[in-house]
This record gives sequence, structure tokens and C-alpha cells, in this order.
Amino acid sequence: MVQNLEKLEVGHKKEAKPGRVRLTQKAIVEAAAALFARAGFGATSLDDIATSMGVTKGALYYHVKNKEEILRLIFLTVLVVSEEPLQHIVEAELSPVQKLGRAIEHHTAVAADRSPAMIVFYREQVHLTGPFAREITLRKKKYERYFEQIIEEGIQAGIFKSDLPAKIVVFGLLGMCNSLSQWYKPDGKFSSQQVAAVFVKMVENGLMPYA
Amino acid sequence: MVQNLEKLEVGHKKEAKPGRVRLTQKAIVEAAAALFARAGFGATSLDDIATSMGVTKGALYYHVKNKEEILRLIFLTVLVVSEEPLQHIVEAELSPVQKLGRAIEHHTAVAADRSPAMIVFYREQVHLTGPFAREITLRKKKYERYFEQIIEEGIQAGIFKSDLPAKIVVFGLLGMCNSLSQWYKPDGKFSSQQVAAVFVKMVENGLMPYA
DNA sequence: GCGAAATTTGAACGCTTAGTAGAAAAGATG
DNA sequence: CATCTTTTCTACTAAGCGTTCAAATTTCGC
Repeated sequence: MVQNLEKLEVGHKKEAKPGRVRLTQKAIVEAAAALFARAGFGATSLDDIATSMGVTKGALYYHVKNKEEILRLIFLTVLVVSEEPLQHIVEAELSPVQKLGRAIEHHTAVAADRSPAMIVFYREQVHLTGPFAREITLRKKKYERYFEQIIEEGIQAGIFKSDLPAKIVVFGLLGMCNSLSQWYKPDGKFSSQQVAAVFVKMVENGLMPYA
Repeated sequence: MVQNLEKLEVGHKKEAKPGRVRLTQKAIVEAAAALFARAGFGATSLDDIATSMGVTKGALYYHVKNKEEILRLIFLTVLVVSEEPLQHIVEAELSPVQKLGRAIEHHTAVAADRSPAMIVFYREQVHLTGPFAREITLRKKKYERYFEQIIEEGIQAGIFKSDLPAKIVVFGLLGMCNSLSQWYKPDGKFSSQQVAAVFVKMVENGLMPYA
């Protein structure tokens, strides 16, 4: 545990032997996310993770402080790819409708292609302890509040109905998108963009054409 | 483990000492659901469950085969309160719009007031093993198919838009309702009926009033 | 109250696991 | 090749857990 930052990939660096991935924090986190997603945090041992990477347990502890830190890192990667793009959408010069559309597309995309990490994110939060657990809750709330802002903005502008409480709408919306991580298969019939498009239509105009 | 059926509550039966609940399968399942919901299945020990009921670990084994059976029973209780009412709605003499509305109300209500069990239901399925795990998956699918039927019926009747794939709509819909178990507080601002009403409006006509 | 049946206790067992320490190996450097 | 650093392995510890079971206790019909 010497370098906390991943070394930047530089062209001239000697490549590791093909076949076995270089053991690194990022690699561990990815492998662990896949196992946690399949069997759950509690049911996955460090031996399982190590074995799945062709390595023994001891090696993991050189790159990672303990089991919970692996979980923490999974949560962080999800937040890192989620937060900033959403913030940009909210702050952009767009109509509320456009913002909402892009926000849904964004969130759907994240849910679709980070699925192991996302599954863990929505299932294993109880296993976080200490201040970090609180931090995650806060950042989740902040993320929700971005969506709320969009909805409220739309209501103020008279574009969205004013009789639907923004909080509930947002919860419903996010629940809708989050469900993707449970069922979405990248090799299935629909791309995440197509799914997002369906959700956008649903949320904007509903299922009934001649209201 | 002698009686599989709960004895019916009969008036003249001697009440157990107030304060301590009579130890029974149902009581164990309820207590366990609360603990599992808070800390997760893997992180909750049988000691935790026993202690929370003012009893020792061994006593649980008189009423329950093992830890996983407790989990199985939690899943069963959720299914039991969910399946039949939905089936009745689907088979009733109602318009697709009415059916959809009632189905959403039903599912929302279940998500709202069985919340510990529901949280476990949507989080701990990975810890089920053997044929029962498969059974749950199947029954979940069947439940989804009821919703799908309603949507398809509505499309056929020209009431719902035909360009939105029923499967995706249903997943979104259920994700929306299921999210309730994560955030709904019975003592909060909204009743589950009010939340359901919001969801129904969202799904039927969307957020935009003048489409 | 008595005896039998139902229920609970408490201790023990076997197994798995997170985490540690130090030796060994591999890799880089000059 | 020799030395130093980084990385991995082996072996171990201490703790926690699910499960079992004989004995103790409580309940209940008579």
C-alpha cells in the first residue's frame, strides 16, 4: 500500500505478461464487484476474490487495507461516474424538458453499463460503517436533489404539472432507472439509449396518447 | 417443530406474559425481517435474532429448520400478500386503465406496509439456494407477466401507446413502486394511497400537461 | 398437584473467515 | 551480477457463526 493513485498508463512502460491481469486496486475492485454482485458481500470471501484473480489472499492486502475498503472503492467508482455529468446537465443552458431527458439518459446509461458495481451499490450499502456510510447517504441525497431541481424548475416554468410532488416523482423516476441494474443485459434486444428513450416518453407524456 | 400451522387465535386461550411475545414461526420471521432489513442477511446472526426476542439461539431451532428457512419464509409472506390480489385485478371486469391503476395501488401498498420484508425481498435473493431460489425467480416473473398483460391489453384496445415495449414499461413501473420500500416512512407526509395516485398520474399522462 | 409433553437453555463442535507476519520470489536498478 | 524495492506466498491466529443435543424448565391436561 504505497501508491494511492493509480500510475498513469504511459506508453513506454513494460507491459505485464498477457493472460494475467496486473494486480492493482482497480482490478481488485472490478473483480470484487462482479463477485459481490453475484453472491453478495457477506457471502464472498477474500479468498474468493483472490482465487478469481489467480492470486492468493495475502497479495490483496498489499493493495487494499481490508475487505470493507474494497466495498468503499466500489461505491466511489459509481459516484464518480454519476455525479459530475448530472451536475453539468443541471447547470447547462437547457429547457427543463431537455434537462430531464438527458438526466434520465445519463442515469440509465450508468445503471446499464456499470451493472455489477451498481448492483452492489444498491444492495450492499448496509455493510458500510463509520463516517463513510454517512457520506454515501449524503451524496445519494445530493444526487436526488439534482433531479428534484430539474422537476421544480419545470413546474415553475409551467411545463410540468404542479400537482405532482417533486420528491415523489423523483423517487419514482430513480427507482425506474435503477431497476435496470437488476434486469438489463447488454447483449439483449435493447440498447440503454433505447430503454432511456422509453422511460423519457413514459415520464413526459405517459402511456395514454389522447389524454 | 411440531405444528406447521399457526394456531388460530382463540379468545379463551391464556395470554402470554405481556412484554415478551410468544415465540413462534411468524414472530421469528417478523423479527428477523426487521433485522435483515437493517443490517443485511449475512451480517445478522441467529444470536442477534434470538437476543432481539429475549431468547437464546437454540430456541429458534425448535420453530425453524435453519437460518435459510427464515429467509425463505420472509419471501413467502411477501409473495402471499402480493400474488392473489394482483391476479384478481387482472381477471376482473375492468378497463385496462382501471386495472393498471389498481395494480399500481396494490403493489405500492404492499411495498409500503411490508417494508422490512420487502427490503429483504429485493435485496437478499442471492442468499437463497436450491430449488426454492428458482421458484422465487419464477413467481417473480409470473408477477411481472400480470402487469405485462395489462399493458398489452391496453395497447390492443388502442388505449395505451403501441410504440412502448410492454416489457420495458413494466420493469420501469415496478422499479418505481419497489423503490418505496427504500424510502417510504408510514409516519411521513404521504399515505401510500397518495403516493400511488402520483404514480398513476405519472404513468398515465406523464409530467407534461399540454402534450 | 402429577406426569407427560412441549419448549427453552446453555454449552459444545466443526467450520469458515478476516486479518497478520515473515519468508520467498520477482522485478527493477546500476 | 549484486542490491534494493515491490509484490506474492505460506502458515497461522483469533474470532464468529450455524448447528446440534442432552438437560433443565415450563406448560397443560387430568
